[in-house]
Amino acid sequence: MGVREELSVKIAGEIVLSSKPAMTLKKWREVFGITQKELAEALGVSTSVVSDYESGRRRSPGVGVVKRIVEALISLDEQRGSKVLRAYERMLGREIKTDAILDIREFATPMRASQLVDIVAGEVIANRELLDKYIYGYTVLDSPRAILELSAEEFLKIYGLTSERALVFTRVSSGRSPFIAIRVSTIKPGVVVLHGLKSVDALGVKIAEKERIPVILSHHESSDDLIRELRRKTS
Amino acid sequence: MGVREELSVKIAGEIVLSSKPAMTLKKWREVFGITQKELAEALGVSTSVVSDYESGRRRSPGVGVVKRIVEALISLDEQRGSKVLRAYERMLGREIKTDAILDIREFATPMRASQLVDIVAGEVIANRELLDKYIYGYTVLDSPRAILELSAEEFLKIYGLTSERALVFTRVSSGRSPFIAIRVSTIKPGVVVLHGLKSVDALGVKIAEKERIPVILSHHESSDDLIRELRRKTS
DNA sequence: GGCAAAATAAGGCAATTGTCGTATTCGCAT
DNA sequence: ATGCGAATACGACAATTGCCTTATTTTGCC
Repeated sequence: MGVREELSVKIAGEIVLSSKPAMTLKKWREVFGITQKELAEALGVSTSVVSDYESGRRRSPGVGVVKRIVEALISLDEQRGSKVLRAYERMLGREIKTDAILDIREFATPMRASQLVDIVAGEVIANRELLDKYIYGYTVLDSPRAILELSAEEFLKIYGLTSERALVFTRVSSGRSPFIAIRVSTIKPGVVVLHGLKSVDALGVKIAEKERIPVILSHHESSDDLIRELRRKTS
Repeated sequence: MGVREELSVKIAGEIVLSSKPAMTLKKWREVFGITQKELAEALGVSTSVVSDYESGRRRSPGVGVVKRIVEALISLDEQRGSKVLRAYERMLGREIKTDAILDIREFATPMRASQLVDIVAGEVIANRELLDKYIYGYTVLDSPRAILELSAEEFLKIYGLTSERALVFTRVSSGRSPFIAIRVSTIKPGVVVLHGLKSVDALGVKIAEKERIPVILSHHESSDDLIRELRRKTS
């Protein structure tokens, strides 16, 4: 079974088993960066049909539609250079040789950035008004190690399937370098969580504001607690 | 994501993407060794409902039913000691340390043993009348190596998710030892394919008849050809 | 060869899907 | 503010599902 089929099966399976198939459907379209209109065209139906599915008006769509949708997503992705497929392939190189990535996962259903605040026992220190956006996964990094050890390709890996995710930095000292790293990188996370420091470097906050990335300071006892809670609460 | 969820997703995804969801549904119930009646009871519906789904009377069942079915299969399996789940877990120990297993896979939709005859360019040398049974996957072994190298646990691994599969032995000399191995093993394949010999040892045939296992002699040029054809024709 | 158990077939009907078209609302760059 | 593409909302309705019951057929099995 090739990567293409593997990813298809994963998407289809996730949709079926989801407690909210509609949301999961939507999540995947968004992961692929495709508009409802484009998808509708690919399927040969009107856009309201796609909306109906994604809003849950059809509680239990048939496997036929789901199949057509999954196939359309994958094939649209292919027409545009297989970006998502490649990202998935990248992710499969699972045996993370470095210890810098402490945890990485994709959510089955997207989650609002604001929900993260509770999960990480957090305090918002920048861009609170942007916390209503959806995120699709998270990556927990050992900050000093990440900066020392990660190669360019590995840096891509931390973004998993989508960059609309939380980047969680642990063992942070002043909180400046994470933002420098983000600043110079072409691909940005949806939200940043910092752990292990008391107050944040002013320049860091300035960068975050400029980049319009919400920043949350986690007050969990240890980074292990933080990771455990993330795992537990994101099922 | 635990193994349980991973397997659920795989099953659900496979059903949705299958060109014949009905058949795939049925395949999985059979892999779990559950009768329609038991499944129907677990679902709280009458048995004809299950039959309708498996016979394809409902062309595109909703994701709701599929979800309920997948969950029922998994939870029935649990009630009976998680046999299938364990088998799947075993399979995941993927990094086959031995070179004795040349290939192993599960079909998306079951296949009649008789269809294999063409695929392996084969000649039936025992139990032709039993070739109408369904098989669910295959395992290709390097016969001498398998006998020398495989440990007891690894021997289990060759059976993948289900023992209703083809066991393909390559580099066979007389064709006796494979059958001795099968004879003493508690778990038996649905069909045996031999490759690399001209005629079969009489005792081997005798055992096969006793065990009621059809035996096919493959006439492909090389074992690589054999494996390539298997991969290609079982999509 | 003849039983049970397992599976399939078929008709029936209310509930739901699959689709459209059109009317609104949202999100955001000007 | 304004304008525009993206997304939602919703009424309508034929087609299909989801489920039941009651036969009938197939499949092991002693």
